[in-house]
Formats: sequence, C-alpha cells, structure tokens
Amino acid sequence: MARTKTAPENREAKRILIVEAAIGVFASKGYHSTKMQDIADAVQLAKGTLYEYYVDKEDLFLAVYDHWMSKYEQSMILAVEEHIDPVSKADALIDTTVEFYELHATYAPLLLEFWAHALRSTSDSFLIRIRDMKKRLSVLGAEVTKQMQTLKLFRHIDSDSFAVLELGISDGIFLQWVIDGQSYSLREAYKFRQSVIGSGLMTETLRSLVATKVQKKLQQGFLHTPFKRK
Amino acid sequence: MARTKTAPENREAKRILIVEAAIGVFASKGYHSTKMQDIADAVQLAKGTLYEYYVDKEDLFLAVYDHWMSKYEQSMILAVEEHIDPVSKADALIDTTVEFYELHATYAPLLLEFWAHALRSTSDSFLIRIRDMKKRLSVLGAEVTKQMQTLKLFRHIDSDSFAVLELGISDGIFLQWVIDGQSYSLREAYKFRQSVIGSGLMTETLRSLVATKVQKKLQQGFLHTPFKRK
Amino acid sequence: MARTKTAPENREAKRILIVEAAIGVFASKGYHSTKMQDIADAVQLAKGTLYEYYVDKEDLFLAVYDHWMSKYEQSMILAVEEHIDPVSKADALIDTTVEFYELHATYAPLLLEFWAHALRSTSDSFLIRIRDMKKRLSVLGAEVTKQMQTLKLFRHIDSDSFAVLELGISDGIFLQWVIDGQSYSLREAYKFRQSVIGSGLMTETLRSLVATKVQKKLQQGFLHTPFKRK
Amino acid sequence: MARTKTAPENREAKRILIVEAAIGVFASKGYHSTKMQDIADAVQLAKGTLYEYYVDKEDLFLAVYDHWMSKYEQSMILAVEEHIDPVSKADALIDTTVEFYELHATYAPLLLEFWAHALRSTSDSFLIRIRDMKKRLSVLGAEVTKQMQTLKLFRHIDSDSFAVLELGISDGIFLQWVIDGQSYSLREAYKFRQSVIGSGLMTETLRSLVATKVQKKLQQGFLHTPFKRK
DNA sequence: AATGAATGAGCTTTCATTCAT
DNA sequence: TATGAATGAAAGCTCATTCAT
Repeated sequence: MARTKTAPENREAKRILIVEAAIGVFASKGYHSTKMQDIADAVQLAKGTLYEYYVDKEDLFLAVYDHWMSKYEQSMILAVEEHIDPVSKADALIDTTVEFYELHATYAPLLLEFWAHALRSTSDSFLIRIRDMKKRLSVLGAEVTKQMQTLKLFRHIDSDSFAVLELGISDGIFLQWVIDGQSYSLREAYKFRQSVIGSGLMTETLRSLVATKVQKKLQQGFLHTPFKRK
Repeated sequence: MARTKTAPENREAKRILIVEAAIGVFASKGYHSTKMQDIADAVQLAKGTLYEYYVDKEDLFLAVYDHWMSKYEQSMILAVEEHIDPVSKADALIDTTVEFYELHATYAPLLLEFWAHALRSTSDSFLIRIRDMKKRLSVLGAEVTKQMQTLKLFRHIDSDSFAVLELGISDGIFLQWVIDGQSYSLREAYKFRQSVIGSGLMTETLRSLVATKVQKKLQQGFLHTPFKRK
Repeated sequence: MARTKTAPENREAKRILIVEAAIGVFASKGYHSTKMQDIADAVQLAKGTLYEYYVDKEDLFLAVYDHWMSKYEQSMILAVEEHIDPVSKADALIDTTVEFYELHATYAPLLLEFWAHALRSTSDSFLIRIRDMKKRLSVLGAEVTKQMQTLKLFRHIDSDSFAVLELGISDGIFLQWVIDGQSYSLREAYKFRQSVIGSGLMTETLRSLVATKVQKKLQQGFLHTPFKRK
Repeated sequence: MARTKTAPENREAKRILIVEAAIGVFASKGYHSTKMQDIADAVQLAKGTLYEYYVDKEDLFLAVYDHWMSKYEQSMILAVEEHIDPVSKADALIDTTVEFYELHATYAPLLLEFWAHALRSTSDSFLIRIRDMKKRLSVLGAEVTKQMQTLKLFRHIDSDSFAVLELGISDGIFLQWVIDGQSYSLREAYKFRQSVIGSGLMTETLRSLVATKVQKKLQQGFLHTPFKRK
C-alpha cells in the first residue's frame, strides 16, 4: 500500500487524512502542546512523513483552519441555497451555525487560537485568509438581509454593517457560551438574540406574524435552557 | 524591619511595576513568544527577580489578566455610579467599554489568549476567574436593564439573559473589529449595535424620543466611519 | 539580642549553632538538595548571615564533617582513657563506634557524601582532613593492639596494618548495614566480626577464656538479631 | 523494517556505547558536576540524542551502575565456576574483586555516589537494585563458605552472616584504600585480611598447610607494599 | 514516498552569592 | 552584625526539523 507511486489524487487524499487527524489533536491539546509526533501517531504515519505534505507545523495548522472553516462555509452556502424565501434562509443560517458549533464544541478553543495566531503572525497571510472567509460569510448574510428589505420584511438598514455585526455577534455568543462552560443551550441563546434583534428590525408586516413568539422568547431568556454536553 | 529595604507596600508596588511591563510584552509578542527575559528587560530587572514576585510565567500571565480586567471593571463600576438615570448609565457603560478597548487595542490579542489559555488549562482556576469577572460585569448590566424596565423605558425581557447576551455581543464586536484590522470606528459599531437592539427593545416612551437618531444610525451603518489606529 | 557587639566567644557559639543545624539539614536532604535557605531557616537566621560565618556552602559542609567527626574522635579517645586493660579498651572502642553510628544512623548517607566529596574535590584539603582523622583513629587502635601484643593476648601481627584494616572493616560494616536498610543489629554485626577476627588473632591465653562465647557468636551470626530503627 | 536504519540490536549497541562513555565522565567528575553535554561530547552525539536512549540523567546514571556492576557479577560467577575446590574458588573470588577494583580504581568515587544516591532517592528502586546485586554476590560467597565447611576446612559458622560480613569488609577495605590515596597494594590488603580472618576460621586441617604463609602475612602487614596507580 | 534517528537551539527555572541598607 | 532583594550563570530537557537510507 505504501509502496505504490502515489498519484496526485492520492496525495491530496493523504493531505486530507492528515489534516483531519490534526484537527482533533490541535483541538484537544492546543497548538503549542500539540507535538508533531502526536499528529503522526494519530494518522499512523512517521513524523517525517508529515513534512512531505506540509512544510511545517504552522502550515498544517493553517490547513486545519481552512479545512474546517470551508466545511462551515459550504454548509452556510447550502443553507442559503436550500431555501427560497429570505426568512427561511435567515433561519437556516442560524440553524447551520448552531449545528456546526454544537457539533464542534470541543474544537472551540481552536477558533480562539486561530484568531490569536493570525493576529500575532508576522505574515498577514493567515489574517487575510480569516478576513476573506469572514467576508464571504458576511456577503451571504448581507444578501439575505437585502432580500428581506426588498420584501419589506426588514427595515431599511445598512445591510453590510448589519452582516458584519451579525458575524461578530455570532462569534461573541459562541465564545460566551464556551467560557460559560456550555451550560445552556447555544440554540436558545441564538434564538434569543434573533428575537432581540428581530423585534427591532422587522417591519410591521413580519412583526404581526411573530409577535407572540418573539414576546415569549424575550421573557424566557435562554439561561435556563439546559444543554447536555456530550 | 528597620533594616528591611523593601517594605510590604514597596513589594506590592514592584509587583505592579512588573505586571504592567508584562502586559505590553505579552500583548505584543503573545504568551509563547514572550520570554521571561523579555519581561525582565522591560522592567529593567534580572530574570531571577521576576521569580521573587511571581511563582512562574503562568502566574505572571494570570496576574496580567487580573490587573488589566480589574481596571476595566473599576471603570465600569464608576460609569454606573456616576450616572443616575439608567439610560445614561447604559450609555456610560458602552462609552467606557469602547474607551477601554480602543485605548488597549494593541492588547486585543491578549484577550484571546487569556480565553484560549483558560479553556486549555488543566486547572480550572483561570477559567473560574474569567467567569467571575464576566459574572460581575453582567450583574452590572442586568441592574441597569432592570432599572430601565422599571421606568417602562425597556420592554419586559429576561434581564439576566440579556446581560449575558450583551457581554457576548460586546466581546464579539470587539473581536470582529480587531480581526478587521480596526478599520472602522469601534464606537460607531457599538452605537450601531445599540440602535439595532434598542429599536427592538425600547418602549414607545423612549422610542419616540430617539426615533430619528436611531433611524439615521441604522441607515448609515458603521463600516464607513474611519478610525485612526494610534 | 542581635544588637550587641558579638564577642569572639559569641561568634564561635553562633558558628556552632549554625553547624549543628546544618548537620540535620544536610543529613536529611543531602548536599546538593540542601539549599542555603533551608539551613538559614533551620537556624532562624537570614540567608546572608550564614555567609558572615562561613565563606560558602562547601565551607559549611566541611565544618559539618569536622564538627561531627571530632565528636566521634572525642568519644573514642575517652573510651580508650576510661579503661586500663587493653581488652576492655578494645571493647569500649567497638561500643563507642556502634553507639555513635546507631545514634546517627540517619546521618549515614552524609558520610558517603563526605567521602565522595573529598575524592572529587579539586583541592586536597578535605581529603587530607579525612585522612588525618582516620590516621588519628587508627593510631588509637594500633596502640591498643600493641598493648594486647605486649600482654601476649594477641598474636604478633603488624599492628599498623591491622589498625587500618579495622578502620576499613568498621566503615564497611556500617555501610553494609545502612544499605541493608538497618535491618539487623549493628552491634551484633560488630560483635560477630570481633569473634571472627578475634578467634584468629588471640593467643591461647585469651582464647581459652572466651572460647565458648566466641563459638556461640560464630554459629549464631548476626542477621537475625532484630534492630529497631527509631 | 527494511527501511529502518537502526535495527534493535543497533539500538542496544548504542545504548551500551553511551553508557560506557558515561561511566568515564561520571567517574571523573561526579554525578552533579557531569553535564549531559559532557557525556554527549564523550560519545560524539548531540545532547538530544542521549534522551532518545535514556529518559533522563538519572536513568543514565542507574544504567551505568547496572552495566558496571553486572560486569563485576559476571566475573565473580565465572571465578566460582572456573574452579572446583572451594579454597580455589574463595581465592578466585578475592582475585577477581581485586582485579576489578584495581582496574576501575578511577571509578571508585562512583561507587560512593551510587550508594549515596540510592540512600537519598525518593524511589526505592535504585536501593533495591543495589541490595539485589549485593544479595546475589553474598549468595555466591555463602555457597563457597558452605562447601569449605562441608570439607571441614572451615569452622562451623553462620555462613549467611559471614557472607554479608565479607561483602561489607570488602567494600570497606576498598574504600579505605581509595581514601588512603591507593598508596598501598589493594591485593596485599585483601590478602592480609584473608590471613586475619582465615587464621581464626580455618580448621586444623587447613591451618597446618598454610600456617607459615599466614604467619608471615600477618607480620608483614600490607601498608608497605607499594602500588603503582596507572 | 516513507522513515525515524539525530540534531541543537532555545527556554524556564533554580539558587549560591552579593551588597546596599 | 544582620538582612533579604537582586542577581545571572548554569543546566536539564523538549521538540520542530532534517536527511541518510
């Protein structure tokens, strides 16, 4: 198996094998505590072999970010595509985010490390990659917002700013949730946020439809919605 | 005692001297890239002397967090105390946060590292410290919210959940701003957020007073409000 | 108390205070694991003060050896002086040694360290001090042997060699006993040795007197003579 | 396996290479003054490589003890096997010991350090290893003694105690010799000891055969038998 | 392509010693 | 004399990376 000349597609397959093993290791131990040997063990490869596929530890770390986040991006794109009306699209985006974050709750600290790493790195390349990713995600959101505005479901508001705000809010809530020990339902926290924000921005048209539900959410909050960590 | 060179108060003063030098170094290089020697150089002390005041590197790192965040907390407490009506209190809290974050924009990545560090650490002590700090800050916010509700300026809403949400949002916006290269005004971003949220939660009483202003903010957004990094 | 000008005799008293505290610390932790601070704590003095009395750690270590061994030497001299007939003298020497070693069993590893230290030290001074001490002890033994020879209780044998041999044997048995976890009576081991050696060297005169006793000792051995460690 | 550079047997060979270089360094500088770098230099390896073969400095130190002492043990076993009659066996054991010690005279301080180390160590493992080694050696001696007793060459005496005593005496003489600066012949010292002890324990059968020789030894002593240090 | 032995720069921490007071 | 804060050399150990096979 190891003897055969590895065709390009095999090479890419092995890169992915490595990166997926690396996610778990980086996530559970953190960048600095993760040894190349740990990753090699996880993929069942020799240490040296990793260097055939990634130039160095940092390169592999970045690859982990890319691999992981593009999965998230794909889901988000899919969520938008799967629905037609913008309200459903907006809901689907939230659902996707919650699902993604809850699924990868153990990877949470990684996100912080990616960010910290990017802000620190001498080269801008990592930071730029993160920004680009965020940009694409924010465009996704902005489009939905615009559609809702077109349909007069949403007040007139700078949709680019709103999309960026949403992105920040989303990460902020996630962060808060992780630091709080995942002691409540992330989904409920997101819905609470949606109610808070929505009640200000939706037009009368939409408001009348969801008024009772929103009212209830706001009064209940999300802190007492238990969440079971796996 | 007469013979002692350094009285207890001097000892504390030197601890602070060290911690304040350490903030800058940790902030600019990050925890792992910061060498004890770097900090020693910054305080003009010998490496060994640092160990007279802090048991190890991590201890010093935690002290940096405590020192920095309690300054923030103090400002927040002051902001609340300085004002009487809850609307002004709420504004003051936002102002304080913005000022604090803008002032310490270069320290931003530190915050990420604190969080990552806490989530990673084998001992819970750091995480608990962070949670406690967040708890105290959220109590501060919840009280203001309650006061606004009492005055019928704010809709009825679970104020604890709201306070936690606000905390998350606040950090999230800050994060977003840092990652975005501090390319817009953090203050404007906060105000935009305030408008978004406020327009949903304020009662008619308040809404009528600020309607025009809020409307304007929402339409302008915050992305094109230049901010000069120092 | 600390304020008064310290007269020479006070100075000497404090040197002894320090050295006696140091014995315990060195004995229980070993030379390298003993910190000057440990000793300072034990004497209730400041670290720096030790250096007023001893030039450095090694100097203090040597002082410990001198102090300890000269106590042993004094006991040995006393043992010889207290008795008149050489057989009693010889017995008293053994008794003294056993008592000294048993009393200071916990100090045992120190002796090894002294020796190792001396053999290693760049300067010969420590080694010479040890040799001189051994010399004086061996002279003590040789004189007793000669007296026994004069009285025809002991065969004609090179008494200097015998004294040196006895010294080595004595230390060797002690060492063995310490390594064996002090699991038998050191005194019985010494007596066994005395019987073994004595039965070869004593003349008929003496042999006839102690034959039965010696015979019994030899057959019993010493391994099953329990010894209670404190 | 085909690709592996170092087969298991090579690995063991390198472990031995290292340990043998380490003996010399430890012996000449002592445990604490020996730096890992010194040993690395001696084997012509990088510091880090040592850690591929031994977990830490202490592990290497213990390996030195094991390696060295098992060589000694092997020689002792061989000495016993090579001879048939117990008198020759006993002589061979002494010869072997003397040869071993004389050959490794420069390693002498190491023995003290091993003992001190073992007595100090928090874990008993080293001490136990030393005791086991001593046990095996004492069994070897006890058997020879028993054989001599069977042949009525040796008086009836507790042979286990005697074997332990011999071990102690042997180390004690060696120690004395080292401290005395190896200024006389170790072999002669051992022979003197043999005469002293033997003359008491041998039966008439043997005594008549060696009486003159023993008598001469005892009168000559061993102090004036020059020994040339290499 | 795969391996894993070898490397050595690098860093935290310790602690004997100094010296201003 | 006594103190204890300050010092900084020193060393064990780690681990990303290299490279001969």
